[in-house]
Amino acid sequence: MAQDKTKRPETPRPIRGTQDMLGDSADRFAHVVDTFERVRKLYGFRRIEVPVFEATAVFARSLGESTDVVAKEMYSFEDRGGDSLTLRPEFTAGIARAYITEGWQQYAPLKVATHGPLFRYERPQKGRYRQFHQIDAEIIGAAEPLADVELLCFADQLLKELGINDGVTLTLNTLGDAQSRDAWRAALVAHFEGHRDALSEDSVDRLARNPLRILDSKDPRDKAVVDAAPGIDAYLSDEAAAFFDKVTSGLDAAGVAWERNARLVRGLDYYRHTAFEFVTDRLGAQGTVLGGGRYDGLIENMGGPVTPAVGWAAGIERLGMLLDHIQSDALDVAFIPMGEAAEKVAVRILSELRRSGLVCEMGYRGNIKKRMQRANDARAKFAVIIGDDELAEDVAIVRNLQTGVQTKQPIEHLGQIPFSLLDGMSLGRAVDATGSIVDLLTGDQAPQ
RNA sequence: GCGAUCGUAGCUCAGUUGGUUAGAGCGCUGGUUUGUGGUACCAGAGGUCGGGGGUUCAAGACCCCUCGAUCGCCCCA
Repeated sequence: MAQDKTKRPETPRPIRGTQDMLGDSADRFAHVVDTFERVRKLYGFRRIEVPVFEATAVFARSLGESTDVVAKEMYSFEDRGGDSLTLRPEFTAGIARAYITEGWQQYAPLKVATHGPLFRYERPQKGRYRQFHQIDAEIIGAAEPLADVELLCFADQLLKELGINDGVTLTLNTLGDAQSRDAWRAALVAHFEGHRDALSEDSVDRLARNPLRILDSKDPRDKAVVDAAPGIDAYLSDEAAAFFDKVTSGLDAAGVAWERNARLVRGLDYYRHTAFEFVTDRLGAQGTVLGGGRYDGLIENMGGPVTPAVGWAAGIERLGMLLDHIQSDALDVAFIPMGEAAEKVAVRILSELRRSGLVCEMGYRGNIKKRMQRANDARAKFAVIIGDDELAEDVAIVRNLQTGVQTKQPIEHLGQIPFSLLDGMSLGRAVDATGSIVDLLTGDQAPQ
């Protein structure tokens, strides 16, 4: 009664930045993952699983100890033994760790793919959550530009098969090899130092912390200085230029459209050569749909052997938001038994049909009207109604829910004869027939 | 960490310059149809107006605090 309300325990709230999915959003999510799994096999990427949490050092090492990303934007905690653990904020570092500690070097060059939840301690906004999900693909132990090309073709085909390539562009850049990168970086710092007064406060800040990031500043005050900044091309070594050329000509050969974005950068030092992002303007402030690049320096940074590698990742939720329209799976047959005896018969036929691959359902409760409504809501093609009257005759009513035409059919036919043949005309019993399917037709076609 | 906007039924929302008993659509339950969905009609259930404090004869509305959400900034591995 009323006083029970005061006793009702308080329901714990969901954690900020987490999501519960049912219906449309869950269907979108599943469609992205299904498509990824299918396309990944076409490219020969092996499925792997890695832990959701690691020693904090795995991610701290890959990011460089000092960045505030490590301090402020990771979900870290101490376990009971006092060790610092972190919920994975990305896939690459954990995969790199596994590559070293599991001896996966023997499989190099190794093409792997995975998907699952990631965690970042950030304030949620459109297309950005604290627990989010990504699909991920990596090629480890391949220094060849062909690896970059294959990975990009994979990404391109995935987006096309998801039907979201419209309005999405592949933007591409090279960061060169270590020498090219360092030379360019020095030139950029010199340039920005020279125009310090013209920069926004944020960018003056970045100049000290992470000067490459000034290139993708959103502040309009920075635009002129950024536009005048030196591009990397003048600083590329011959080898680096040749590498980039092989990547772009490979994309052309494969028919993958791309645009050069000489301002596209990566903040971390282990990135080399190719950097890319598939971008859209349909997601508010979060424009990147899929991003990645070559990280030849990472595995070495983590104490492994010198190992070239390239990879990408994409947010499942973001991809899901870009999908046009997702139709949930329709039902082939809805069973509507009335009474316990009918229920038992229905359970038997239901099992047979499911084993033969039909999508079937039977509700647990409700009168016939209610169950018909449910069948209709589930977009069932057929309803099979069995009550005491039908049981007495050993028949079931098969109703086509699109046409509204229904017939009585011998129960033994269900599961043996396709529904397309049971649709609209009553069939006789096999024992009365001479062996030809035509003999089963009785001419009793009048719907109820 | 910072800024803006917003919290009213399960969902989406309305609610006048502060004024009696807080409304609609959808959904849910039941009925018209005791065994037939999609359409229609009728009825019913369902609300701590996010929470706390204040102003007032009177607060869903005004003020303060707090919690939460959304969008953006910072950051973006």
